[in-house]
Amino acid sequence: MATRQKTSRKAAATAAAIRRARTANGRAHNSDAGDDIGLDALIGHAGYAVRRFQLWIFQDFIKTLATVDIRPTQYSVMTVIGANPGLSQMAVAKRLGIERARLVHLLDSLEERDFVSRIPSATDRRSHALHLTARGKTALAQFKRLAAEHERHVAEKIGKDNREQLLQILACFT
Amino acid sequence: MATRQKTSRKAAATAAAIRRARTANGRAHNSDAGDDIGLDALIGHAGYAVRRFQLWIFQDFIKTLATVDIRPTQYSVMTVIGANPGLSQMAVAKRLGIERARLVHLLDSLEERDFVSRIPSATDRRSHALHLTARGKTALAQFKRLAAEHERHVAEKIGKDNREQLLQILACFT
DNA sequence: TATTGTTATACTCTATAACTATA
DNA sequence: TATAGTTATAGAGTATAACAATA
Repeated sequence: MATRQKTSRKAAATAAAIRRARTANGRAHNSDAGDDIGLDALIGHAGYAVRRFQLWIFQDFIKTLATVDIRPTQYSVMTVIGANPGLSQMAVAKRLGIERARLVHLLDSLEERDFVSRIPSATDRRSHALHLTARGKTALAQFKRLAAEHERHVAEKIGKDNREQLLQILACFT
Repeated sequence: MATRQKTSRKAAATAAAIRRARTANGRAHNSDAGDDIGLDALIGHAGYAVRRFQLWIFQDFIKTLATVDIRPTQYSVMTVIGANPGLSQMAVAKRLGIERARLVHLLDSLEERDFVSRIPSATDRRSHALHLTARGKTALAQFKRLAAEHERHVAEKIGKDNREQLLQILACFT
């Protein structure tokens, strides 16, 4: 019964997310106040820095792709399907570390927008082969251009060389 | 009305979180399957690597501090209060980038456990001066030892030098 | 029996609005 | 009027459990 309301709710939520991302930028440094408040042990914790960085990076991604209304997880799903057509939902979920239950809803919304289609598997009637639609392929190409722009923002923020070092250091987590 | 159930619910949730953290370790690499599934453009995105890294790092933190039942955000709140006694809730929220509405609940649970106390401000009757209790100070010392152990896990995972480079690169986000 | 996709539920985190009591 | 703390609500994300269809 809640299913019918999804579209309008999601649209409203997305608009809110975009508003947030637009306004809540440029304060990565806590320029508001409290620069004199010490962080003590937190300074030495990689997890704290990584969390703050991730908040910034996701906000910039959402803002940069706001015109096409695509969030980081949706982008990752479409990218993997685009690069590996015919994957099952289980395979995508495992590869990206997403719960298969959650992927169901992600794919619902991408299918509603005609970016992805679930095609019955020829070999296993339980599973779906995931493909991008023609519209999805065109759209993904545009998303990739915008995502590359976002990536340039990251390079501007932390420095080009630092960004590359970071990618190298964290390569084992991809 | 939901307030009364919180304690038992939270306890159950925490137990579940600990179980998760205990079992869901060691698969940071997607060793399950799908190593032959290409990530395409995702490989070049800092945000994807950072997200995966953060998932790993938070799970290890939760696991390492499971015996004392402290999560990353609770730790950060106690650390900042410990280093800056008398801060208001607004000041802590701003410094850590937490919503003030959320900090209310975080402090509720830390106060219930007698780690933190809200003392009426002498100068502004709207605000609270936050302090660690005696018990909180002792507890925090132990949390810091465990957090340092967690930090050693990070160093083992990505390498000691890489961890230090990472901290340097992301220093502007703390 | 085990697995795929699905539905439902619960908890965490983030964001927002509105209320109160102060300032 | 504006601010500090609080309460309530909604959405995203994560984790589980349970079910039907299929293997």
